Amino acid sequence: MEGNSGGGGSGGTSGGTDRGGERGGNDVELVCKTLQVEHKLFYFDLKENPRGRYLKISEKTSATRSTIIVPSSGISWFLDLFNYYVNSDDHDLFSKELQLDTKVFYFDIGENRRGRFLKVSEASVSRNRSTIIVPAGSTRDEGWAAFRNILAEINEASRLFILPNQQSSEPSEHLVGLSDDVGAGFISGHSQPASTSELNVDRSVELPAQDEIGNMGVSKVIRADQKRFFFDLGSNNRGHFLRISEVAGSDRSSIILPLSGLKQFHEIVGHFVEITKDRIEGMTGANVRTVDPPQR
DNA sequence: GCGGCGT
Repeated sequence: MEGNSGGGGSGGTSGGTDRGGERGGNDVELVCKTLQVEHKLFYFDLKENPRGRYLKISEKTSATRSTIIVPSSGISWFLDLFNYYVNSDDHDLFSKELQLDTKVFYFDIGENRRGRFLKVSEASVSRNRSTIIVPAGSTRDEGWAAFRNILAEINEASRLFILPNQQSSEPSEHLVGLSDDVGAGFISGHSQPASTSELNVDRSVELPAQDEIGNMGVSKVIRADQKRFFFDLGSNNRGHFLRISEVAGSDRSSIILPLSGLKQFHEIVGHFVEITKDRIEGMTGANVRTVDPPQR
């Protein structure tokens, strides 16, 4: 039906002994999966080394092999993007860009007589762009859906692997550079209706544990001129964040700030407060009040 | 039994 997935074992499914100076030869394989879509074979290898964790996705055809490397912080973004392409109506699909660390991943839809496909290419400085192409499949985008399912499994597994590593008897060579900076975001490739711009930061459907607003913390609201700004703490499967919503009339837009960025955000705001001091004196926070968080 | 990408 929709492609086989297997090979979760430890036996070197994809080549096994990489002798020679292969990059990542010493990296630990945490998860290893394969997916067949039409006549292509995709390898998913979640690997870890002292610098952190990454997902290697290879596309193998009879004569071709190409690989992209996704930093671990990007796996859930990939999952979200594949959900987007699976769930959206056929011709509402936009190109997307995903910036992660120093890399940019481009997602583009294409179509030819073989059918529709999603081209995912990785661009990084001083390396050739590499691309994989995922067939949509004939019915219900089952190729993309199968790909999405693998990503979901790996995303889940990646989370579970953190604890086993730490309980292990090995004296922690663990996750030194694993900075799961959530500071990545989608950028619409093509222009998109402004009203749906919030879609870029919202997750797609059916991800687990969408406990949007925890009962953690207190919401606050600021009135400034005709606008109101809401500050809400929330969390999702990627961690905790501060949502700042601007409401003016019936328009609302939000930014989602991962808590990892909050301190710098605060410093920068403080900077601007400092340099505009003389202009905002006397406008103290008289109209700032605390409100209860939305109940759910 | 595919074949897209890009130079």
